[in-house]
Amino acid sequence: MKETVRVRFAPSPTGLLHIGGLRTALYNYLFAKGHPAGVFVLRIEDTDQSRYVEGAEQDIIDSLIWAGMDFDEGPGRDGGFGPYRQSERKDMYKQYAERLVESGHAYYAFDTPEELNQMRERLQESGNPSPKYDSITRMSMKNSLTLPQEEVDQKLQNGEEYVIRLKVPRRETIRFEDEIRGFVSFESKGLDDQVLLKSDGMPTYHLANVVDDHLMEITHVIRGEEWLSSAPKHILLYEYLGWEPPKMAHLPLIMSPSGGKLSKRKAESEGIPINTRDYIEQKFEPEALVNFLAYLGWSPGDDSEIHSLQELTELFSLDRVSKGGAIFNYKKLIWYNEHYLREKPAEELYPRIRAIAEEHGLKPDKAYTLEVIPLMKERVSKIEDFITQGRFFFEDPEAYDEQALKKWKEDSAGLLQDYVGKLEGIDDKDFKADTLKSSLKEVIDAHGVGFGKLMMPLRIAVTGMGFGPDLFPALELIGKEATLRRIRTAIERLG
RNA sequence: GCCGCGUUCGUCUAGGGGUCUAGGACGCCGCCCUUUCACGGCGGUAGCACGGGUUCGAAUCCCGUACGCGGUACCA
Repeated sequence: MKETVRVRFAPSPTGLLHIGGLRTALYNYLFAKGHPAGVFVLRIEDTDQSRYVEGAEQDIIDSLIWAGMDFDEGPGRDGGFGPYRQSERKDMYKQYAERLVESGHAYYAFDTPEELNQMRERLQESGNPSPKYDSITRMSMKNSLTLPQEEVDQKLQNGEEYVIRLKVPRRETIRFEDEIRGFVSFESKGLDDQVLLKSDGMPTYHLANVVDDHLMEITHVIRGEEWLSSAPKHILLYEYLGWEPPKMAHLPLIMSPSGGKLSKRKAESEGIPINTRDYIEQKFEPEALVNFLAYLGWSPGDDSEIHSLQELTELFSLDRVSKGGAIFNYKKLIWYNEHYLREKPAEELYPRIRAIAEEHGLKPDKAYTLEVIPLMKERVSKIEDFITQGRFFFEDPEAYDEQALKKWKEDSAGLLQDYVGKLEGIDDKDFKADTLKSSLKEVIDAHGVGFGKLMMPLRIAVTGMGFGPDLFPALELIGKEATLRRIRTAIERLG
């Protein structure tokens, strides 16, 4: 019988949740939910007090929930493995570090930052481009391997600052199987004696991570590729602690269109929102972001493109995750957004559109808006477009689009004037799309001009723009009174 | 520099020795629909990084090169 799958998303609360972090969370979520009784844990890795950002944890939680990825265990949701903030687990780590010292796999080090710097500079000067605190250099540093036992005890007793470092073996090949990449191996001589316990008593990521993953009975560690290089240290830690390591999967990174990790700076200069918060504020459809992100570095292997979160959980598997980095394709995201927007019924869209309208100082009527939605739906990319592009449904245009004005010709006012004459003769109850269209035809026939001659000026007068939804149904909705008022205003203003 | 990981259309990917004259999607272009724009439909554009092997046969396996990315902290 296979054990229950338990995975964790372990972000550091150093800022708003990055879009790459959201994808890591998504893959973890999909993997967990794709297994019977799989558990998705949220663990907050706040061991670096200097980088802690107030509110970051809440942002992470809000972002996950917005995306539909509710966690099973995490802060405020104890599943018997809490607490889920590493700062609250501080006392647990020290004993494991000490256990490693006792078993000879770690040691106390008393070097000051200055001494560490000196060592690095000295080594660099002698031609070593990446000086490490390792099996060779540690013998010339101040630690429990070089100092007499009495001095070490004395220092510890005096409460002098110290760190605990992992004693990485001199020559050893560390090999493990990555679920995505297959077997990966590292030589221990390339590793440094990683600090496990910092001088403030907090564990570093490496120790905390291994201890927590073990204690929380995590079965699969699914994280970004930036961790691949430190994975051998983790493997060593599991071995020295006598624990069985979880399965590991290192995800390809999300790259910027200009290359490289999608950093805040790059993303912004390339017009890509970087934080999940940005997508929430820009009112993206969460289903679109999720679908897009799922396919950024993974595919189900068939030609399908559209899947709900639920379907994705059934389809997802680690062996179908690609190995190379994936460049963020903003246009495809927009395509997904359009798709999901079109799929949603007007009733569902209405409350959100209403809220946006109110932000724009409009007070839309429900029944009326419900009729506007189908007219606009096929042409919007984001839900805000219903208002930014369809504002004319709710109020007279204040200005006319400059580009559109090029279509306003000498004879436009005269043609519109004739059209006004036709409209005045139509009863309110007969103010329908097809009647409006045939009236327009009568006018252009009388003048012997083409359809567009009157169509474009009419559109500009009523909507203020040169493009938009099917005009006659729009006029019908806007109504006789407002339509006439707008045309007259335009004739007056544009001559 | 060193270590590690990667490399199929512009982008995301399918492909795991013959069925590949390499498939799908986004984008772009064209046509149709629509007497606007868009949606939709149809079609087109464009790719196995390079060089060696292995094999009857390689996008698929091996080696090398190039390029890219990641790591190289008492940050995660």
